Amino acid sequence: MNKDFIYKQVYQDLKGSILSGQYKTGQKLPSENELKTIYKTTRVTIRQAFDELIKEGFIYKEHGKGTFVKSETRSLGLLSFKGFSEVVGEEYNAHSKVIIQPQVRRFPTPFFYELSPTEVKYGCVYLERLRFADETPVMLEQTYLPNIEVISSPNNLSRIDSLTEDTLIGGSLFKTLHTKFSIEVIGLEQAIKAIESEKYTANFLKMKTKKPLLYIERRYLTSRSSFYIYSTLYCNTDKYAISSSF
Amino acid sequence: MNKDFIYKQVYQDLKGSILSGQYKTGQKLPSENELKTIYKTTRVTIRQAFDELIKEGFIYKEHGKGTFVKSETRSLGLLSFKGFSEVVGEEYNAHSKVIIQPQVRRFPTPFFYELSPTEVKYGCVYLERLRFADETPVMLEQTYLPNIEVISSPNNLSRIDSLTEDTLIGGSLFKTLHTKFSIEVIGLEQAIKAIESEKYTANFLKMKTKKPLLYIERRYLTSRSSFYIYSTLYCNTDKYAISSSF
DNA sequence: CAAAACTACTTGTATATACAAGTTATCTAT
DNA sequence: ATAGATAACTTGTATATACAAGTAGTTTTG
Repeated sequence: MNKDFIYKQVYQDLKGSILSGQYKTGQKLPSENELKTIYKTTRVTIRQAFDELIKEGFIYKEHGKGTFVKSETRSLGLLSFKGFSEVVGEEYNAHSKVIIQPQVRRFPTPFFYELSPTEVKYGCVYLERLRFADETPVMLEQTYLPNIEVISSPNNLSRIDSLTEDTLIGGSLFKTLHTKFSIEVIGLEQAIKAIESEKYTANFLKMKTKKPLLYIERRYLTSRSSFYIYSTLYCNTDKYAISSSF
Repeated sequence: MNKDFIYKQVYQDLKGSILSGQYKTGQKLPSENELKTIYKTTRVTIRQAFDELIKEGFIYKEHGKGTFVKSETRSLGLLSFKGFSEVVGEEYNAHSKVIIQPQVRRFPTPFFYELSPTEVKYGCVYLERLRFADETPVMLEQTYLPNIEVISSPNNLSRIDSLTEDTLIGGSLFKTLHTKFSIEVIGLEQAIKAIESEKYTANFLKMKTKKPLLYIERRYLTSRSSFYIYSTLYCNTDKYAISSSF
């Protein structure tokens, strides 16, 4: 699939070998010079493949020593951009409840992220979901999807607000975006703070007001450049901490 | 300071110009060809500088269009496993103060991570550091290094507790571990919570007690398998949020 | 007038090469 | 035997160059 470029080929080969266990944790990979000979290319190209793998946390380098496989714990907990059910559902009995069904709104001002004029102009589809782990409410997520034009089917323009008409596929927003609009979430930026719970959040998360709450502002990056999804998250971390690893 | 390499120089110049507002959000940077002429270097070197700035979220590229300044987020990328000074020091005037010099202790019980019998037996070297960004105390870090045997120089066994004898190289624990024991930190696992500040933590972080505090439990992975470094972090996120991206 | 072609500019991928700097093991002189 | 030099390996930085591919504006063509 990604065979167009040499560095992508090298990248995929190495990634495959790591994931299939051919190269094990801590093991040294072939040196840049060896790989350059194998692939009949140059060190620059091999380094390009290495850079990708480093960025994704598969390998690391040590100057003068070599390049090594990182530990296989690449699961990223809730700090990753994977959907909630995808990450948490593997371990706990996780489910969500839609508090506010998708509805068209204007973006609040001020917004926690700088918006483009287009985003402001078209407004957003807003929805609010409460997340549970083992029957305990752990997270309140408020999501803003810019109401831009998307191609839902060939020669058929529509807007994100067609989301409001049906429920989320399998309870998953990401899956719905993929199926309906073939939009993929490819990354995220986030800022994390500790704040005090207020009436609204405390009520949903079954906690007292003025108690510590993990607050996260997110911007999801998608395959459709310049289409971002925004979320604010309120997490009750009393029982369930948020985890990640690199 | 980082003048040894051309790409570092370009990197610092551009970063400075962005932070000082000379290049504003969304603005187009000079093209790679223009910069290559200005700095009397090659595109490859300019691209290396750009890559760093992309990784740190200062700029982004659009194929065929150019390179642009991202919106400023003003937050600390502390969720990565890079050392504090390494991540924060590039952007802010960051420094640390050692509150408790490295000293040999037993591991507290219960400990936030399950320890191996060996780790418990040998105890740990404990140290406590307060981290500043622009003169504001933002983070209190308590670190536990298992006091295992390490090879400091050929045929010379010693323990981590030889750390207690001298100060940290360049104020950096990671650099000291690298130089003295050739131990590299290659990753981390962490759990994040929101808690209330107590007297001790509130005092150092110049905040009131019972106020929200970001609390992080960490286990750093090193190139020496089965040697982990443990840390607990208390972050005042009032002024500086913690950020990350994938 | 509108579509197509062209042009100039941008970043993306690639080759070929060189030397610097860190690591490791071996060899050598004391 | 031990310390120091050396050699062979690794990744890091750098030069010089070429063509591909995406973007945007201008010119040509129908």
